[in-house]
Amino acid sequence: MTQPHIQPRLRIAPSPTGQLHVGTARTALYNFLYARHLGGEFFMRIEDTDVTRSKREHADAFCEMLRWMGIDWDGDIIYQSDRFEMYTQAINSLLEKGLAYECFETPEELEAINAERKEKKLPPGYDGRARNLTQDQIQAYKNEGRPRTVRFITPDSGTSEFEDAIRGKVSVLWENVSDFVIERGDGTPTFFLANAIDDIDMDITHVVRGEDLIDSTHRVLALRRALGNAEQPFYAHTPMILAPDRSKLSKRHGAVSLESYRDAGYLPEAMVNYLVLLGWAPSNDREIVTLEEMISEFDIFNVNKSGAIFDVKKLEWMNGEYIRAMQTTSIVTRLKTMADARYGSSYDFERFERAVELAQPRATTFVAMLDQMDPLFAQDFSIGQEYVEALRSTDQAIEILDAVEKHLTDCDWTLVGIDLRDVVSEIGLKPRKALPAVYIAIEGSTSGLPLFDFIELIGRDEAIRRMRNAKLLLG
RNA sequence: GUCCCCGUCGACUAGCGGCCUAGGUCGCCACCCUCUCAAGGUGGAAACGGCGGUUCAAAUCCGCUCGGGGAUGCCA
Repeated sequence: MTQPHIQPRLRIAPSPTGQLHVGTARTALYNFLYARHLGGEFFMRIEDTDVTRSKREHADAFCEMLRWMGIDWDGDIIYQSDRFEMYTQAINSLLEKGLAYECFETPEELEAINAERKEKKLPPGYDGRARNLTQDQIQAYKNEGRPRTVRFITPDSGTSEFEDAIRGKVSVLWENVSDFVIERGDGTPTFFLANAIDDIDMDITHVVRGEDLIDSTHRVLALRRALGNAEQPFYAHTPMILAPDRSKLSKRHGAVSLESYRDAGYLPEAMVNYLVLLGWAPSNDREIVTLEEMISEFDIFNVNKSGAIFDVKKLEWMNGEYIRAMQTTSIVTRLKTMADARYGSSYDFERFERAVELAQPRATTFVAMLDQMDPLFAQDFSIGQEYVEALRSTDQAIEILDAVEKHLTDCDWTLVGIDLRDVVSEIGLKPRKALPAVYIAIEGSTSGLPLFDFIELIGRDEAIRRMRNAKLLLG
């Protein structure tokens, strides 16, 4: 348990093998919030012991994404790949003390052992057969050129138990936990070992991590004791973030990385707000909360036990809430970079500002906002096939387009002047019946920016040109 | 197979034995507003997995059961 005289020290310990998974992002957020809530410190440790899969660029991207979320950390970033020497020393000392032993099985042999145990309905895993290898046998294996792994000896009987802030007492019978690898055949340490050592070395007092790690906690705890550290940190295992089918959220379910949401135009504030709600709720039925409010209210003991499905629809709604709450000028600033990338640098900036104003009240994401502006700025305006069909099957389409074109030719070029409601009513149609066709002609689809404003923005010549083009499509 | 964890509306959750004929939010439906689609407004449908206990009283506690998820890796 925590020592009262030590400041709380928490950490996020990602494995940099890909983009930042939303689950990891939420774990990082919970760690950060709880650390700040307790007035403690929050550290960043990159768990890159698997040298074949870990990439520095992923670690860098991870840090960048946390900053994007508004999360900062204390001290320097720790890379486990810089600390192999320390781990190797620890492994050797465990070996010397007889708390670990050398193994030489091939992957095929291990699989066979596992299959056999499964067959016999025994707990899965390694059977510990190399525990009592003689020096001669060990030498013989080495002479054969077999790679060596080191396994930690787990107890054969008894119970492992720890207190979890979210789940209460968690226990397992040791007979179900087999001896596990702490050093791989290539000499690198595994997660269990590096994780245990670093948490000790960094004086981590509170460990907040995903529920998928709950079983490994017993092994890490045993390792800590073997390493001479009897006291347990405070543990909290957070529920998983699930796909719509309640399975573990993975790439096959679509966008799972924070990068993809950032690139899709989601605001970090909305993302953070949405993520914090997956497993925790602020008081008084509030949903929209600032980071500061989260920090002051967040309590790990109030985190839910059960997994939460990631619901993009709600995220979209929340993002829209944040967009609508923003100053239009700051949206312009943030959106300009994306617009530059999309439209080059020659588009009309005043028109762009005006378009942002029109798009803001109806937007869910920045990308959706730009999509609505496409027919305004994109070089290659055209009407999609499905809308061409829709246009063709509109009653009196020709009549509508003719009347609108005629009106646009000589009306005042103001919002009031452009107003098409009287125009369509003169040919006996209600706006909701007639205007979709005009939307298609002008904006290329039936959903988009308000029509009259849009027409005013593109100007008389372009508006008339689009009306004529649309009529050509009708043949 | 073995072990661990979980179980309130379709989704996220509130609920810590009486404030519950179960509240909020997203989504859905209807209506209003309206220049299509949105946004906004109003209203609505919608849940305590099941069975047994404990108790004057159970969504809340206990047991069983069913269902779901996770771990079983020289990934973390």
